[in-house]
Amino acid sequence: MESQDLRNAGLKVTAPRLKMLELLEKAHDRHLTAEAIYRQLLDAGEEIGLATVYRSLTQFEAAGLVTRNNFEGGQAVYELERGPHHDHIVCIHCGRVEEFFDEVIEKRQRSIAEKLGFNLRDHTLTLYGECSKPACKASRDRSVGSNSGNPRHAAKK
Amino acid sequence: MESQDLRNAGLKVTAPRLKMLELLEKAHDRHLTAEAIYRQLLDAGEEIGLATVYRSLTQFEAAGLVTRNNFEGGQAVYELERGPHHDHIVCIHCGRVEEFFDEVIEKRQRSIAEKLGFNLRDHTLTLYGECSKPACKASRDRSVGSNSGNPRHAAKK
DNA sequence: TTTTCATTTGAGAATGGTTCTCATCTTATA
DNA sequence: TATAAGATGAGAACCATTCTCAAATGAAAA
Repeated sequence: MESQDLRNAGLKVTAPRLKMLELLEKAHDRHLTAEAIYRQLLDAGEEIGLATVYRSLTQFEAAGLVTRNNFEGGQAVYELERGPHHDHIVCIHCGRVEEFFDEVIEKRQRSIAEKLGFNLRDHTLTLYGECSKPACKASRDRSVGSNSGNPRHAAKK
Repeated sequence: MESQDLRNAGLKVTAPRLKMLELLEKAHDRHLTAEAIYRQLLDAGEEIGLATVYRSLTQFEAAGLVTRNNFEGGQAVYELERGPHHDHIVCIHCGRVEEFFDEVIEKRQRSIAEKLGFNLRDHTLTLYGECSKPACKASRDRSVGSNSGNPRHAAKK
């Protein structure tokens, strides 16, 4: 139950927080912006403020309940922390996000950090590309050779 | 010569642009924020506006003269594009940035993208940790077990 | 050279995401 | 239930970045 998660994190159990966790749990899209969470709760008839959404997300993150990701540009997205660590690949056309985990990469990162004298604490790895949806695939071919713009900055969704 | 870079990029050769490229070339720290570039040029007696710095950096990036990186939090940092692609490791205490390149990771990324049906276009990989400077190393030990906060969000320099 | 015109510039206003402030409510504990 | 610490919503504030616009400048033509 979510109320226990909140108590464990030293947070009071309140309606807004429960609603947020519930939404993050059920949402079809696992990666949501603060704005999206706010809108969806409003639309569902909940009374909640945007400030509360941001505040709570920050607290959830500190408590390890939620992970924040800053994909290029615009807003941060939040996802419920379940299962083990993973990285992301984002479609530069439709914004679709897929997750992956690769032990070889993880291991490599550790040895690189060590070699450079760093005590590794965290990392972010995000791949950007065109996904297999017809529309996205199409623009892949269309733009061959156009070389305009940095793909990392496209699709600010 | 930098003026040729500008011409190649279809940009007019102007004093502010030349000064910026010059600074990016000579700067001791390869990774500079727009603000830092602005300040340093002002301090050097140059007449330049912050808007111009941002505008030019955007153009330089589009032209491939410069690379932008959004390390966690705050401002983007820019670095002159020389040599081949590389990723970064950032000290969460002092903000020091080191570069690295790992072909195994690169290869792995390509096959992950392929497996997921993506046409890989770009990626960002940033490691965060404590570097070997005495002060940074020290806080490494001090904070053992404190588990407070996400390392990715520390050191907003 | 001078003329011409598209570009670029600096200053400040505007923007957009996120955080802060504060007076008012709630929750958890006594 | 009384109480105090903590949480909330609304809107202001913040900060990095972008936009606007009139004035200045660079490059190509004359």
